[in-house]
Parts: sequence; structure tokens; C-alpha cells
Amino acid sequence: MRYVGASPGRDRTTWHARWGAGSEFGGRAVAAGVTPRLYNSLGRKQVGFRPLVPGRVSIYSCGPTVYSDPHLGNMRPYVFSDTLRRMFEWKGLEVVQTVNITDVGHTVGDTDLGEDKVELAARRQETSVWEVTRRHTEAYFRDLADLNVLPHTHNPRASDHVPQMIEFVRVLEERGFTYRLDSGLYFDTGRSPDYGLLALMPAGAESDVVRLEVVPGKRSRADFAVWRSERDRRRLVHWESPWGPGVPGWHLECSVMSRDLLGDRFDIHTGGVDHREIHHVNEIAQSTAFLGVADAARWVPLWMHNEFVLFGRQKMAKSRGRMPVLRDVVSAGYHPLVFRYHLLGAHYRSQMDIGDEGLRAAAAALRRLLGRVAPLRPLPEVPTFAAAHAALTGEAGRAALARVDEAVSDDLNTARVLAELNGVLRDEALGEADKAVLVAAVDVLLGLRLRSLSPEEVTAGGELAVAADFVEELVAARAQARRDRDWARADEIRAQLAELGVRVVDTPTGSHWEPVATGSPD
RNA sequence: GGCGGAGUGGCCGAGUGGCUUAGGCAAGGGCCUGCAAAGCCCUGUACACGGGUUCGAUUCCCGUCUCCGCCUCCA
Repeated sequence: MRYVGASPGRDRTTWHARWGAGSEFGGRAVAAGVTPRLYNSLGRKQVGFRPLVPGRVSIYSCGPTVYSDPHLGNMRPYVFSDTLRRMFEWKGLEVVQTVNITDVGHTVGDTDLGEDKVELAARRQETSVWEVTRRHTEAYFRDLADLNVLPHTHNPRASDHVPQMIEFVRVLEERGFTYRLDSGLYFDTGRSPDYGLLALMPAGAESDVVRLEVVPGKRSRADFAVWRSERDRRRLVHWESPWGPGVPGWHLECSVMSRDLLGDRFDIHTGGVDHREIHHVNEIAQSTAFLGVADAARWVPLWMHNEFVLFGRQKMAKSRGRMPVLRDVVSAGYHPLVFRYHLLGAHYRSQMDIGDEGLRAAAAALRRLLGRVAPLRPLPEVPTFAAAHAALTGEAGRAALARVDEAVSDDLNTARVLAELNGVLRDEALGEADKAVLVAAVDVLLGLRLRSLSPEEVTAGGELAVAADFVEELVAARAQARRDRDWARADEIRAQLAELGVRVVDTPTGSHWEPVATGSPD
């Protein structure tokens, strides 16, 4: 499945053009490449990006709920928002990126009456709530590091912001946006004029299909809890509030923490498409009500959503049972960056299916890519477009850089960036030095560790069934047999090694070996 | 039932109103090799179906079929 680049009448600025107001860099003429065109879910079209504050981009990305380990599908927003951030930085902007950790307030099954996810997980695993969130938060950060996702500026935790959330709700109540029921305090979506605009789903257009437990007393099906009462103190974790003991509604945290860390307005809000219909819609309702602004764009002008990764032609969801996680990729023998490479091969707005063939293909591609990059090392430091541009010596190189920039600026078309990279590596018009610059530049954007990762590492993640010493001995024995021109013996050893999952690679200067990944992540 | 999106060569996956060799994987051929593998070079096959708009459509519009997502926690 692919996305359709809805970009009627795209205007091409010259690639030297500075974008935004032109003064982001203190008036100096710095080439930042073309103005990025990004797909805005609010309005459903590509728009030329202009930061609210010249030279600076503030991004809020919905992060994990830490009641289970993030699965492979969860990696996509991580890599997507990381690519977004890298693109801006390479264009010379300062990026403030906030990704929240939801460690409280998320219920099971919803209807705002369900059980807390974290608490349920804790009970199942017979451990504490604190231990559950700690463990899964750790897993989250480990995955980020494995995927070479750059550290975020802020990682606020919901549980640290409950007083601010209560204050936020108090203001909403004061302004008459809420009403009380036994089960909690609810946001009255009828008071929100543009409710559902982001989802293209105007109020009242909900289905007749009744699939969920209806909360008694809600004025509209769309109304949602901003505070959930906990009168019988069923939850282990709850807070006192003007509405009695309870927990904050889960849409609340993003409204509150983004404001706390990024201010009353910020540039971009990102998340998975699933958030486009409910969570972000509700965030918008709350925040615009709180801030007293007329519409979503006056709070956050740009909303970006990544599509899902499908697994067996269906969406990966925690509720569908165990889904493969990044560690499974590693156990299958692949470097985690193989998965990053795989994600980057498709546009973030297209649904992509993952299967072991996909991973195998990505691993083979990344391996060969690194093999061709290796001779160009060490790669120069070119952290920005401007630096890369300055470091290039030839016209062909600058043209290639421009193509890379156009691709990434075209709503983060990483698939095309990869295609350009392949082109660069076999372009005979380019000198080695310029190639090195271009590869380094692409790596800044894609984060594939092209400057250091070795081809062997790509498939060396699996456990070898035998000791490396033993393999070394066999390889040495085969080398001797070959010197003795005892081909039968040499081939016999080679077959033996193959059975052990080891591939021998002969070169003019001698032989070496490497493990071969064969597994699948499932 | 309502809403949103998709259907590209063996597979994944970009893209475009006429000319993209997209890219990758796999496959076939060649070079290399003792033979292989690895690596490098080369090669092939495509735009779901039916209408319409157009000088011309895979690309725009309409319809059909199929698939996915959302309407429920979810990235």
C-alpha cells in the first residue's frame, strides 16, 4: 500500500532558497535547501513549512504507554519523528522535541470506565506498578538507542504532571466546558465548535453501531473524561482532586505537558494515524478550550501522522496478542538497524507489511550498501546541508545533494533518499571525496550508522551455535587444505561451516568468516 | 452502516499526464574463483477492472471489484 502525495500545484523553490522568513540564521545567507513540504493531517494536504519562531522548530510526539514492551509497529513513529527532526537539523534549525511517557491514566477497553492498563499488567505479572513502568520504559529507551534514534529534548512522564493536569481541568470546568457524572468529569464536545475536524468526522456523525459500553449520562457519545472518579479507590494509584479521588483522563497529559514544555503554541504534533481520529481530536478540543483560541491551527498548525505497520496483512496491536519486538529481529540474527532501513524504504504515510522476507531483503540491501560505503571511510563530518554543500567540490556532487534534499524535503521521502544514495555510490561522475561527503550527509538524515557499521555486523546478531575458536580452527584448516590443493578436503570443511551457520569469504588476501542470519522475527 | 485510504513488474516499494533504466530484494547471464560463496557488471517483466476527460493516462474524474484502517484502548 502506498500513499498518494497530495501535492497539487507544488511549487519548487530554488534549492538555494532560504525558507521561512529568511532571517532564521541571523540574516546570514546560509543554504538550507528547499522549503520542506509536509503533509498536514489538518486539511489533508501538503504545506510548505514555516516555523512559528524563525530558526526553531518545536515538536511534540505521542510516546509509549509503558504497560508492555513496544512492538515493531511502535518503532515506526519513533523512526518517523526522528527523521523529521533530523531533516530540520540538517537544514540548520534548532529542534525541540518532546516525547511523553504515559505511565498513568490509560484504561483498558475504554469507555472511561475500564481498568488501568499499567495496574492490570502489574497484577498479571505479580509485581508493582512502579516496576512495570520502569521495566517497559527501559525497554523503550533501549529500542530507541538500538534504532539510533537521537535523544529527545524532553521525555515528560504523565505521573509527574498530575497537579498541572488538575489545574488544567479546573480551568476547563471554570469556563463551562465540562459536566459531572458519577464516573467522572466529562468534556462537553458540544461546546467545541470544530470538534472532529482533524478526523474529518463532524460531531453527530458517529456510527449507529453500538459496540462499546456506553457511559451512562454522557451528553454525546464523543464526550470524554477529563477526570475519572475513583470513589471506591479501586486503583492503587490515584490522586485527590476537586472532583474527589481519581485519575486524569488520558487525553489530558499531552495537552498539559506540551504546554508545559513547549508553550501555548508549537509547530508540529505527531503520532500514529490512530490518534488522528480520537486522541488528537480530543486534545485539540481541550487545548483550544483552555487557551481560548478559535481553532486547532492556532494551537498547533501542523499535524503529522504515520501509517501503520501491518503484520500478516493486519495492523499490529498490543491487544491482538504478542507482537514481534525489536529483540526478535536481533534474535533472528539481524542488526536492529536493519529494521530502521526497512522502515525507511517506504514512505511514512504508506501502510507497510512486515514479513521475514522484507527483513531479509533489507538486511541484504544494507549489507551491500555498507560494503560499498566502507572504502570511502572515514566519512567527513557534515552535520547540515550547508556543511555538505560547502564540502562538495564538483557540480555533480552538488546536483546529487540537491536531489537528496528535494527528496527529504518532499514530505520526508526517505525511499527516494535511499534511491539517491544508491545512485551516488555508482555514479562515475563523482569523485571519491564527494561521494564520501554525500554518504555522510545522507547518514545524518537517515541515521543508519553508515560511518561506522560494518557489513558483517548487519547479520551478525544471531547466536552462534559453536565457539568462535572452533570456527577459526576450521577456517584455518581449510586454508591449509587449499594451500595443499586438497580441494575435496577444503570443500568438505566449507560445507561443515555452512551447516554451522557460517559463511567463509575468500579474498585475494586471505579468508574470513561471518555468521549468516537465517531466522525470522516471529 | 458512516468516514478515510490503497490496489505498480516474482516480492517490497518510489514516481509521473507523453521521455523516471526509480531504488531494493529475488531470478537469469557475465567477470572474479581450483569450484563456489562474497563482491562487481549486465538483463527481463508493471501500472486491478470498466467507462470518461485529453492529441495522449499507470498518472486526472466517475463507477465496479478487492484490500486496509478508523468509528473501541492502540503508533
